[in-house]
Amino acid sequence: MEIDFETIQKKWQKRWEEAEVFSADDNSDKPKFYCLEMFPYPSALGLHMGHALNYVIGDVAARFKKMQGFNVLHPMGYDALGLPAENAAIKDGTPPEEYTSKAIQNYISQQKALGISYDWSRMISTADPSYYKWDQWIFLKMFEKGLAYQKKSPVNWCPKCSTVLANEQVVNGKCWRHEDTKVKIKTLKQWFLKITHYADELYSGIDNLDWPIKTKAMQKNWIGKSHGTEILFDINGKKWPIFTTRPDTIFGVTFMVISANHPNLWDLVTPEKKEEVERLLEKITSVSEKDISKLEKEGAFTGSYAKNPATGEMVPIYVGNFVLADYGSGMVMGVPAHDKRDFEFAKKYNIPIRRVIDGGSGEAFTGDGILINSGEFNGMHSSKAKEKITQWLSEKGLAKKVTQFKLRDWGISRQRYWGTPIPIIHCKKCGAVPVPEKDLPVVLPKEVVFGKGNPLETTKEWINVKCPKCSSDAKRETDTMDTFVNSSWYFLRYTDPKNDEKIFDEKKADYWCPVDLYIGGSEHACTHLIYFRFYTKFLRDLGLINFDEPVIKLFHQGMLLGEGGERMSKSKGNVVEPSTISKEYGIDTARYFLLSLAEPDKDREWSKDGINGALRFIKKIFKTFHKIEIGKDTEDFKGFLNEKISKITKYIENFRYRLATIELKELFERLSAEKSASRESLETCLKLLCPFAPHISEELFEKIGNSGFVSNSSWPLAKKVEKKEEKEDINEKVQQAANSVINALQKKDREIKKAYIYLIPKDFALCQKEKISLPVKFEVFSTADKEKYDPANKAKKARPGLPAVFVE
RNA sequence: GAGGGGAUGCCGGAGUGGUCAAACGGGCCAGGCUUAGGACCUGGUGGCUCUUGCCUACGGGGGUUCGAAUCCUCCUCCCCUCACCA
Repeated sequence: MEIDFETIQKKWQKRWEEAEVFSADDNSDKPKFYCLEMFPYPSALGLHMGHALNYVIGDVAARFKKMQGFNVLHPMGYDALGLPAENAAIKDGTPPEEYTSKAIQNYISQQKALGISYDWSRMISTADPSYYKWDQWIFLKMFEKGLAYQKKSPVNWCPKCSTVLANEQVVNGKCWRHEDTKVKIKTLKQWFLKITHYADELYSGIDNLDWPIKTKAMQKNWIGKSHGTEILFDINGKKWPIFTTRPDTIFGVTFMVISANHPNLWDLVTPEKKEEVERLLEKITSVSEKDISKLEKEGAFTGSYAKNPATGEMVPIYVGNFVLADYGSGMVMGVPAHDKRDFEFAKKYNIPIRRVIDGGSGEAFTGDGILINSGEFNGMHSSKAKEKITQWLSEKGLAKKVTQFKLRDWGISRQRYWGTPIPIIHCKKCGAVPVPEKDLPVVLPKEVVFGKGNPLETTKEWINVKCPKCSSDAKRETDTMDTFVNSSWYFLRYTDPKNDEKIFDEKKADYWCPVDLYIGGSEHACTHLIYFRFYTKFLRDLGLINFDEPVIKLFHQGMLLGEGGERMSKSKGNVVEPSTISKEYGIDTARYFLLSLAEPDKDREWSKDGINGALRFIKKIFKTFHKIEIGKDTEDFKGFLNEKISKITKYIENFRYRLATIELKELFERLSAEKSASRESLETCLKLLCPFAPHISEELFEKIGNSGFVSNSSWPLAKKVEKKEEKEDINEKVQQAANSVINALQKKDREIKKAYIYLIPKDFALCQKEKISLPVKFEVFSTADKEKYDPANKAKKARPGLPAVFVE
């Protein structure tokens, strides 16, 4: 049997669009459901089957929820600013705007062909000035609150991108986009967003998120909260703060190490040691070419000494390559007896090692223990000593308890054209002056020259402006924003995408948000997904929204690998194009197949044999609907269908789509063996199929005489099993469980006089003793019965629907 | 080094105390249909007996239990993320 998939698909896609079946209603009494897939960067390459998978996973949830009676918001948009468009401009002269809008058009038509239930009327593009205007607006608000600021700082610079990279965009010292390009360190004046202002809240909020455990762990790790003590060391009459989590080891400090990148390093280097330190710094930068993790510790004496506030001892200060400049205070106290790194360093430079914690043996003992050689604190346990020593020093004004984070402020400056212009004007008199709100958006100039650094710098008519404050000659900021800025709040714009008065209407945002289900790759765990949360908290503090987290449930889709198990890529020639597959097999076949391969969060492999199997199934459905008589159901089939309804519903709710596809297969397999079935049952089958294979569901729904959309119909409810049946069910279970225990024991030749059966109170109430027959005498108890006979304490093993049994 | 996740038949992967030799795919085998088939249909797919039955199996050891793939414990191995965070 041949099915004209193309015709069927186009027909229903057109009808859905004309009838606005998937438009989200801003005013509805229904409960809302906001389903969002991470919006794509529209590359000219278009999308392959792997991208399709992502959208199909979301679509199943959105369609399912809609049929369940939810008012569903399921939008799509494009993260359109960014490097590839600019690189295309440099390479073949296509203006970024043209490149982007072409790519977007291509994406839209490809996504429509997948039959995804988007509300296209809400489409957004971040390259649209009406969108990035609000990026600028948020920036101004942050500037106003002191959360956007400039500082000179060493930044990661990719020579290929010729721009700054965020820490998260540096992978093993290489650029995330150019695996072969080493990131260089440059010192530039950059714009930062003070995400650290929210570090504590970002950290503690993680626990309450319904997100994958792994992702939560990664974020916690990234934010890296740790508690410790900041101790002041006297160096040349000045107080230098040192962060430590082990104040209990203060008596074991025999040296200090300052980071080679510390901004105030040279304050400590004495003239005699200058040369030596310089030599070391040179060596460090050349050595850093190698694998950083295997670097040996290196250092040099600065010539200065620090006074240990606990002992009054003078200890030498070294400069070292293993101390991070931007964590803690950029300088550490060296306790070689109780820290592995300090131990290594001390051994190498013959620094004394003094044990102050009793325990362990051999090299550095890093555990907790009893203090020794620690003056009045001897005999105290580490855990207590941490408190006491901190207290003792703080009474002298030399220490305080502090919390440290690994999280750094977010550097958003990019020396690139195709990004959101930072709305700042630099004036010689007034400094950095914000562009007045009424002048937003600051629109990117169109006539620019690519290829020589940042094109904005050479566009004189754009750069040169008057200062908004004093009207003297001034220049625009030429840095643009990291594209992650654009994606940090887009979920809110979907709730009110066309508003040109405000960033969004508070009421609408309040109704739709937060996002109920967010689907996207786990690679964003420490980038987008942290910025997303940061922006949400900031906008909340502005009073625009009244929730704390953008996303309730987060889901990471698995990857689709090419046939043979390798990543799909053009160079490997294993890319599967949805349009090709759609013509040959039908897009519903592909949707069903993708989801039947593995659970949504697992990786899967494309296979020719596999899609053929799926096609067989789809054809079978068609055949069945062609030959089956619309009439009556058999009792058996009714029961079977009922069971499938409840299973499929449960599986979709729990994101076990693969198991749902298996149940569907069994259902239609069974249906194909029936001579006749009721119209209602046939409709039910199609409703269950609809989220997975919407086009053919619509087609067959129409064929059996419906004029509406199955997509608009309501999800079937499994009929509850009758009370009476539930009773019988319990009786049966009790009998079965008791029998299996008795049998097992009798086989072992154990003599059984009597069986005691324990049921949870609910089951006990349902159970009818008189209907149970066992080969031995027996008694039934409720687990709640305090008087019950239970010498082996078996009753606690009873579970709902499952009795516990004791025999003697 | 720190954190997270895993280990089931030829393969992918269900299953979380009895109904498990283990769903469902894929592969493979046999038969049917066919001029032929990579198309379709049916059955089989740990071992021995081949009907009932028995043995061996869910990474390895130990334990709890009348009973464990499923619970506890130790071990081994694999994957992912961060990585000298003081």
